[in-house]
Amino acid sequence: MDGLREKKKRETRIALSWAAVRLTVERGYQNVRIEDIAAEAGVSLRTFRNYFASKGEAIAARQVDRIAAIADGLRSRPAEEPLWVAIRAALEKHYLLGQPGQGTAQPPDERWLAGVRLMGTEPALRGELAKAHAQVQEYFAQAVADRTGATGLYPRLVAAVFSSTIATVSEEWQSADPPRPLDALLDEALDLLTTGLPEPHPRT
Amino acid sequence: MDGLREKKKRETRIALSWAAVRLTVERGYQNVRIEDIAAEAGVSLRTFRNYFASKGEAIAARQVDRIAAIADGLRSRPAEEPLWVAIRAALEKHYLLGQPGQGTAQPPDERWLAGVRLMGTEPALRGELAKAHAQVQEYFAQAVADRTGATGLYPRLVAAVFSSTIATVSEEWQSADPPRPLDALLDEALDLLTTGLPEPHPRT
DNA sequence: AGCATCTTTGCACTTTCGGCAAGTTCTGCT
DNA sequence: AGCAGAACTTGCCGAAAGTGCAAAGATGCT
Repeated sequence: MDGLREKKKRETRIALSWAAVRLTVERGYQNVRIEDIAAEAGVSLRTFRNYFASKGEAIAARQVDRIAAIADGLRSRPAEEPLWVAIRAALEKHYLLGQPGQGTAQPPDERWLAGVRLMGTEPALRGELAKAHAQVQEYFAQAVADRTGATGLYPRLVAAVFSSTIATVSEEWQSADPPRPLDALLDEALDLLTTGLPEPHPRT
Repeated sequence: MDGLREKKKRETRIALSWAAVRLTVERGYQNVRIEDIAAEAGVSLRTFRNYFASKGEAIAARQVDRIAAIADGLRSRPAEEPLWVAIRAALEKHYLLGQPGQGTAQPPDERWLAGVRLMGTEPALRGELAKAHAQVQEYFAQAVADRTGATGLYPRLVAAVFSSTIATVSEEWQSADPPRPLDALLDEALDLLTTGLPEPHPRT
């Protein structure tokens, strides 16, 4: 038990964040004032500001929490498991929510899809997402450090590469023409990473 | 020749950006108003706004331009050269300015160092830098796409991984204790990347 | 020189941002 | 229970940021 206070805080944070996503999807990024978001979540404007520094941060928070969940997932994998196997497993559980391709019984989370789509739609949000990712990197890096016992460059690099991979895969997923399933893109990206990003088509 | 108009614009942009870095180093991020930056560069506040959306963007611009230069450098490498060799070469030329370890005769660029240090010092700027990096990624990805002929995920992934690597190396360079030379960190990072980020210390 | 085009600038206005203090809700302890 | 203190919310206020518009100033072209 985390206490009522903690619980309420978490709920408020999440409510604000979803409200931000919902309103932005409906009206577009520029046409939402943070005042509207606060109202939608039933708190004062000033309280919104106690939780988030900006509209963008509130929207990106959903994605940030997801990455944090992946980091936590990573910690809960068996210690003998090789790092990248564990990362893939954590991703499968917390990132590929209800995506086709595996036997997951999880229902697709429409709200999450809306959020991801938003990031690709509003150019202003791409930057915000990157900013937000930077904030969780440290958290993820710590999970990697604890698991591998490595210090210095390695955990940070893995965290940085990992989060930029997530971002890229999400983007590509939306813009790929013809469309490709998210899990296939993710697999491709991870395969590329773990084989050293080999150059394709070694020129003639 | 780009014409006087273009030239002046470039100069103004750079002047504003350096002014932002200088003042922020001197006074701290919170104690610099964009009005001050504009004054320092000799233009009106309104003109600052025509160039940058925020203080952070102005500061990060120096780093962005550097990454763009690396992308251009990549284009100018011989086409037969393998991608990662070309990337290393471009980095050596445009990133490791005057760093010890090679026979470069280039003088270290103090202003650049100040800028990089700033990014690590002011937490608020880490996010801004990430945002800025997101903006050049497309440009870098295009260079990779042109060189390799690849489309889809690969160029974007390389660009994303590359830019997050730069950021991580810069960070580690500042926080490493004991200090390590920038070029050594960069080499280590690139070696890790091109060998698939193998897990160190395969557990017991 | 003279006209078209782009850039800079000032001005008015809305929104964001952050500190402060009062009011309200939780927590821990007796 | 009941109470003291910590934590959270909120309104208010001033400073700063951000935006649209039109006049004034530069530049490019013929």
